[in-house]
Amino acid sequence: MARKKVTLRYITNDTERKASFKKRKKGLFKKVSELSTLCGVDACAVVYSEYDSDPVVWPSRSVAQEVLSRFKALPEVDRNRKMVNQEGLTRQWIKKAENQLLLVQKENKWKELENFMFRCLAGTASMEEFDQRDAVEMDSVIENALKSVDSRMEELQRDHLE
Amino acid sequence: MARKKVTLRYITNDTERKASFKKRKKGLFKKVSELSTLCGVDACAVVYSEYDSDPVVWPSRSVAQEVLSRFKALPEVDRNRKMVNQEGLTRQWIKKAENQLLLVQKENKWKELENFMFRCLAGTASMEEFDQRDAVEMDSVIENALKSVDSRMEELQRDHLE
DNA sequence: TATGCTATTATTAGCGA
DNA sequence: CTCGCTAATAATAGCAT
Repeated sequence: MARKKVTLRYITNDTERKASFKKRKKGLFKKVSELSTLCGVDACAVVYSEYDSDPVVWPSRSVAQEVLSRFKALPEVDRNRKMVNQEGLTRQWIKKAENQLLLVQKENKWKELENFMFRCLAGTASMEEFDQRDAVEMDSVIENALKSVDSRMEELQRDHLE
Repeated sequence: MARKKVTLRYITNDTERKASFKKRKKGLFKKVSELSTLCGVDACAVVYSEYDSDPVVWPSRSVAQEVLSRFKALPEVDRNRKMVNQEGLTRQWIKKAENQLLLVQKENKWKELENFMFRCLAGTASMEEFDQRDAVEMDSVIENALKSVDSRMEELQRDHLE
């Protein structure tokens, strides 16, 4: 990138890592924003980190709401006309929204399973819960949980060597 | 960017837009991947576009699964030892997974509401459904739906002028 | 530790095939 | 239309405060 070519590896130095994170998170959100604007697509990015107390999401709800308050300020009749004129496009949007919903629901189920898996590792999950799970989906969740263990182990080993 | 400074505006030329989309989507996912690796954070990006039949998500499940199959190949005892050694960290992971679950659940509810809103615009939603909704959350969903209408209108007007 | 500055690498717009 | 190339802009690592 800059004064030196970057090595794609976890930055162990706290100060360095935080600085890099701040710069790169900003850059990432800018990229999402640009892709969205230039190509007219829906795109979002979520960053979950120790540096932000809450997960950071782009686009932000608050910005979207602010932009939209302009529309709300229009007289109700104008608003209705606009909506009526859009009937053809509305069908597309419905399909789109349905697909997005499906995606998030899948993600949700997957996260639930992951959460359950972690509690399994900690021995705090009950078997009644387990019986309710879909065995096929559990398989990928277990793999992911094991991956987390694996990569964390590697990280610890690297840190130990330094 | 390259041979010319880019103007941050929807690219109306289909060929140009698709080319730009392809390059930038690739770049975006690379950035997400780098942020994740360098700073050790969980990050994901979702791109929903007319160019891909399904929404494209980074990181992909299939890649994660492939990487993990290596772990699965280890004898079961080694796997158990690794997991037992990780008990302290497991608590952290549980907390993390719980937070992520919460985030996805929120997103899910929001998408459900958005979906409902679109069907309202199309006149295919029933009032029984509406009564079940939280009025406070509906407000932001309505604003978002109106925003979509608004920006699409602007886009159509621009295209019409050219 | 956080911020501002640039040298340097990374990304990509426009074009030729 | 798509791919590969490369000039040119954009992102950012390392350093100075």
